[in-house]
Amino acid sequence: MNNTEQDIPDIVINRLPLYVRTLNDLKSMNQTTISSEHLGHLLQTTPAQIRKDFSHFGKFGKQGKGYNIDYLLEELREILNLNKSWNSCVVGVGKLGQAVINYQGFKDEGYLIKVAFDISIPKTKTISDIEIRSISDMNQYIKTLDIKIGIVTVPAIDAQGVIDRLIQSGVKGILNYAPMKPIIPKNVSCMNIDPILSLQSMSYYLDK
Amino acid sequence: MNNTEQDIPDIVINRLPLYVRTLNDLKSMNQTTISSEHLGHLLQTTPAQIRKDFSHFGKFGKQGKGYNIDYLLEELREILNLNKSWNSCVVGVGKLGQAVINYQGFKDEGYLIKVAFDISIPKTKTISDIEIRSISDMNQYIKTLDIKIGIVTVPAIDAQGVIDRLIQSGVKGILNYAPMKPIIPKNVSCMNIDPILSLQSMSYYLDK
DNA sequence: ACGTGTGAATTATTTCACAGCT
DNA sequence: AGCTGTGAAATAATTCACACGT
Repeated sequence: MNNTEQDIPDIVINRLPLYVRTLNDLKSMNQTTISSEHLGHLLQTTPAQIRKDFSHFGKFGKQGKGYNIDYLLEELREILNLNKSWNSCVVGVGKLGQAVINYQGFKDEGYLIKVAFDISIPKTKTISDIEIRSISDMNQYIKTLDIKIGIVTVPAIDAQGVIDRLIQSGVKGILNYAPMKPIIPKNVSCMNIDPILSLQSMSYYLDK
Repeated sequence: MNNTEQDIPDIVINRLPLYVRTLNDLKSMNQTTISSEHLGHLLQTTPAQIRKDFSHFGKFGKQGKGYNIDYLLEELREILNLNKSWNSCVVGVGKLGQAVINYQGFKDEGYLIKVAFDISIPKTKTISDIEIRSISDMNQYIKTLDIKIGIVTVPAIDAQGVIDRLIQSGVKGILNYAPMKPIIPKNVSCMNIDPILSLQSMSYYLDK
């Protein structure tokens, strides 16, 4: 309807990265153009939903032609702020934190892990070239390194305290792997990764 | 409204595990009773939503009193099939797969990892007492061990093939860590764990 | 007096269907 | 002829508000 910043529903925002991923796949297969019909087929959704989602931001398609993949990708990446990179930190360097630090996927997508924190500094002070610092130095490092995202991989019991501290230090987004639902101020964004909740929802359907 | 099995919205099912978790917390703090008002406050949702959610399954509360925590917990656990344990397997024993196998939280909640599969059997044939087998023996092990859930931790490019194979072997639920959206038959349940999509949605809000 | 359970009202989201551009 | 963008219609989810049981 119009491309000025309004309040776009979260549910729409959450679908955009899926479009980006699929368009990237198509691009890497040298496809240059796609219709909402075909994209909907690939994503198991309806063409109408895709067109309606895009319509919140502008007019990206050409009637009779569909969407130019390069152009649409660029627009969506711009909307989602994917063209800049985001400095991040990991808090909690247990097994999960180490797996997160070792995972290259974050860097590939522009989420740069600049430092990790733990209560106790382990013997090896570095994992995959990321230095491990004491949580007590968190505030200082977050400010100096201009860190905007905190990835939380501490036990549930410690998570709220860590998150409060991250936010107080200036972090604007939390990716929370702890199995709990944190309390977060409105100006900070939080996403929870909680495989146990997913499995428990899944169990409902397993016995039918 | 009534407690016979109807089609309950997914969105309602997905909230139930959160109620279970919070009720467990309250129970461990020796609280015996709670109102929808208080529970809503803890979960940052409305009392009306909680009552409406429960009303899909029956009448669990007492007017003027609220809910008995033990009773409500038992009812919710029964609805979600959390009182049985579920045999599971992990496919893909890279760093992520190893972290999943090492994580004790699945076992604690009744999701028992019975075996892991990989294309290449590593030198150490066991992780946290879980044996690693060849993917080519998957069908046999899944049937013999009565495995109902497959946890997929292979690269995205291999995931659809692995998932097809799991389903063909009789698995009824997929917990997919690969960054892709698999195609799944209607009688199988699938949940995706995709931190990159979460971060990309989050990026939209970071720059406002 | 308190707090559930639930129809009714409201708000959000999806789908329809078609005018209009290429 | 094909396919977008979008109001209107349909469907889904949330919230209101209150009768009723303890």
